[in-house]
Amino acid sequence: MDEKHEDALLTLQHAGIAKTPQRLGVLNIFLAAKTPLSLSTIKKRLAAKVRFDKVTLYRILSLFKNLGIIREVTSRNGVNYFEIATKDNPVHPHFNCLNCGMLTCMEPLTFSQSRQLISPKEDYHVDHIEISITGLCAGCRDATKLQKRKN
Amino acid sequence: MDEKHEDALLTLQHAGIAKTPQRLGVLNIFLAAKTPLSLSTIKKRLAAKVRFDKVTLYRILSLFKNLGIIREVTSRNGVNYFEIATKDNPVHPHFNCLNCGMLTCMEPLTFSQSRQLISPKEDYHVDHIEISITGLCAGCRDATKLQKRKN
DNA sequence: ATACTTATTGCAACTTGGTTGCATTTTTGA
DNA sequence: TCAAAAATGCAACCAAGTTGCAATAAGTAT
Repeated sequence: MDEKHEDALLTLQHAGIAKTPQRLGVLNIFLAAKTPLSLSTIKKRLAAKVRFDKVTLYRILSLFKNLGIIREVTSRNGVNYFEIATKDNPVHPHFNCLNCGMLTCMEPLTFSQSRQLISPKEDYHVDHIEISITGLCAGCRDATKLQKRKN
Repeated sequence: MDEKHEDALLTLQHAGIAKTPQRLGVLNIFLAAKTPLSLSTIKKRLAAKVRFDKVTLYRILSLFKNLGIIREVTSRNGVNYFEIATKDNPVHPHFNCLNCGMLTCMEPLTFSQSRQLISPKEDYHVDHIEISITGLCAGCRDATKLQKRKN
């Protein structure tokens, strides 16, 4: 009946993890979303459907991220966003509104094209373009044991 | 004597804002920094020199940002970083280590060049490249009164 | 279906990051 | 030097995120 629910079930099965209502709920929200979602948004949408605790949500998101089911999207204002990471949703840039905070997805593009593509056609007022590159620095890559350090 | 202290004084004078020890302290930390700084790092370095409250730090950073003295640097892990925004420090990409969290500055580059430039030469293990574009979406740009909304 | 093992969730408590209102202190400029 | 304006400090608060552990639900073999 609900083909998206089917998708969610298959995803969990393929990942080899337990099919709990909470995980299915989170997955269905991602499958239905058209933009990356913040934690609070997921929380709100989930609350209507399944009983859950915020700790569970953090753990599910962390798990999905490690399994490559979802990917994290960098944003301003220190809020983390996530989006589904399927083949038909490859990595792409996002537009981040500084006022309402909304993230919208943009077509994959090269940086040299970006200014032309976004500014007039997409009807955004572009304030700032930034390239963010993540990975491991030399020190952390060489360390045999990767110890978490936050600053 | 201390030429950086002179720079800091001139910056505040040029911006037309009061020259307080807290602001000078923050500014001097930025002038001496080689990488973008997180709030907790600034807090630590500042604590040794000037009496200050965390609220003051937030207000100073917000003020400096609005005046264009510093700029915000997007990072993973929901931590905000800042760097000095002088003419000889133009906007540039950053490398964000997923393990230790450190942000390091990279030379300005076009996206088409990026993979060649960073991966072998700079000795980083690149995991993810993301373009982050910020500004105002159509709705927020057209709204006469910009009301803050967070989600 | 049942019982058992393992995985997952919920709860409580806590840390950190960030904000607001207001009284106190410091700068500024006459 | 002194009043007005600006900036800081304090207290209290809210939201985000984490940890340990007990309770519960899912998977699995019988």
